[in-house]
Order: sequence, then structure tokens, then C-alpha cells
Amino acid sequence: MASGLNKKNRSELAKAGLRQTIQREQVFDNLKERSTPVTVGDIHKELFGKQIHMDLSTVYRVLEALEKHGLARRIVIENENSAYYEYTGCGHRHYLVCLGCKKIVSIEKCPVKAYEKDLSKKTDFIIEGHSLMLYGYCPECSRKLRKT
Amino acid sequence: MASGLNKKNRSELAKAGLRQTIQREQVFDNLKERSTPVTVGDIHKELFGKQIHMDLSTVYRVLEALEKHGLARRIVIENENSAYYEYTGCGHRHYLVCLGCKKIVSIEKCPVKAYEKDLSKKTDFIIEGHSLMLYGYCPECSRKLRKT
DNA sequence: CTACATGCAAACCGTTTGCACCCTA
DNA sequence: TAGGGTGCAAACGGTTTGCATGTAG
Repeated sequence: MASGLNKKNRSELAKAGLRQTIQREQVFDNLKERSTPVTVGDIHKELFGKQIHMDLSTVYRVLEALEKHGLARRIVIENENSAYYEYTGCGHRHYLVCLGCKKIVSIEKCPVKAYEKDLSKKTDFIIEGHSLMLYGYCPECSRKLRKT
Repeated sequence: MASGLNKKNRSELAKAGLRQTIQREQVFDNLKERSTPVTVGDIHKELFGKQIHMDLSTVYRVLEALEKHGLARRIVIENENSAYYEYTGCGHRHYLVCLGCKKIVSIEKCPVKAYEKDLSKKTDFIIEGHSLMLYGYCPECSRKLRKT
């Protein structure tokens, strides 16, 4: 490993109650660099490209641990058969997914929060959260569609 | 098969451009009876219980065909590792899923429609649809949680 | 009669797990 | 040094596929 343990992550991982290992650090670093959700395989592959070799199952276990300790969030994307993860530090987000090129655009504004309260009152459910994904075609792909 | 081909479904399947078979009819009937989304295995199992034996792969293929022809909709539920389907005739719906007992409650009102227009203007995406799932605890489960 | 649907069995692929060894705290 | 983390390889479970046979149109 090029530089050993990283101070910044050390505090963040430790604060979350996680034992510090090089693998967790590398995965966590990689996750934080991303601006859109990634699959477990994406992270594994990219680390491999950087000569950082670790087992796929370790990446799975690290992401699971990060999620359990609130540092990562698992995202479900329709028609994609693998799980996506994102760093929770980016805040509450929703995504607009292009059905053509699979590009993912993140959306900061959430139209559901107010609705949750209303719904909770009506159903007596305690609402813990929600997932909202929007699907469509990005400007480039819709231009291509028009041509054909 | 007890009663052979069913007139009502015949028109509905045929109108959608699907060849009429006993298997498609049985799966479609079963799907329409449900008030909440079901898994492929659920349908297969229930039909089996009714002495209607067909291969699991057939159920997969039938549901795929129904979806492609607009008669069924595929639903993704977080933390569930299998696909859910529902009859599209029930209209546009959202679901409230209990994290305790996995009960699914359907919601008719959709708070996202208006938001889509606004978002489309801002991003230049052509928005084709969305999925909104809400997660929480139903009254019974939240009562149990309080006790422990 | 022909194209498409089904059954069966095997392949697939993302994910999980058991176990021996390693390393952080 | 103990208890948790990792690598490796094998298992797992939902889903898909190839192929021979059956059947709707």
C-alpha cells in the first residue's frame, strides 16, 4: 500500500466505531471520491486498476460495515441487478437515471419530506425513510431518439 | 386445467398482442387477484397449491411478456432480493413497506407528478416515470418495538 | 403448418459464508 | 494477545438460457 493509514479516514472510521484497516480505508476513500452511486464491483475493479488488490468479498463486507455504521447508503436502481452504494456525507439525495446511457444525475431537492408527515398521520405508520428514483432520457439520448 | 380458456383474459391478452396460452392466463389471473405486488415465486407457489403445475421459468417468461406488453409492472423493493410484479390495471401506485412484518400498503396519491414537470424543465431530461417507495413500521410493529 | 410457448436441466452471476490465517487495538 | 478482519474457495438463490417438444393461430 502506498501510504499506509490515512489520518482523515482514521478519525471518521474510528468515530463510527469501526476498526481501522487498509481495506476499509481504501474502499471508503474510493466511495467518497464518487459523485454518483457505484456498484461493489466498480469499486473493486477501480482499486484493482490502482494496484490495490483485495478480495471482492472483502469489498462487500466493508460496504456492509460502512452502511451499518452510517457511513454509506445502499441504493436500489431499477433494471440494474447489482446493489449501488454512496457516501452518506453527501446528504439526502435522489437520482435521475437516463434509460439510454445509464447516466446518473443527483438531485438535491426532495419533494417527499412534507408528504411523509401527512402520510404518517393517515396510516399510523412510523415512516423511517423513502427512496425516490426518476427515470427518463438525458438531453443527448433524447436527441438521438428523435433522429431514429 | 379446470375450465380451459377464459373469455375475459382472452380479449385482454390478445388485445395486448400476446398469444393465448393456459399458462399466461393462469399467471395473469393470479396477478390480477392480488392487491399488492408479488414475487415470481409467490405466483408459482400459489398456482402449485391449486394443482396448476407449470415451470418456474415459464412464470418468469410470462411475467416478462406481460410487462413488455404493458399488462404488468415490475416493482423493486429495498432489501428484498427478488423482483415483484403487479397488475398495471390498478393504476399508478406507491407503496408503504413495513420494515418489521414486510406488510405492503398501497398508496393512491402521488406527490411526485407535479415535481416531474419542474425537474424536467430544469434538467432537460424527458422523464418517463419514477418509483417512490416509503419504508417504516406499521402500527402493530411499532407497538412491539416500544415494548422491547 | 409454422412460429412461438413451454418444460427441463444446466448455466449464470451477484452475493454470502465457512474456515484458516492475519492484524488492529 | 484476543477478537475482529481478510483471502480463498465453495455454496447459494434468484434468474436466464439452450434445446427438444408441444401447441395456438
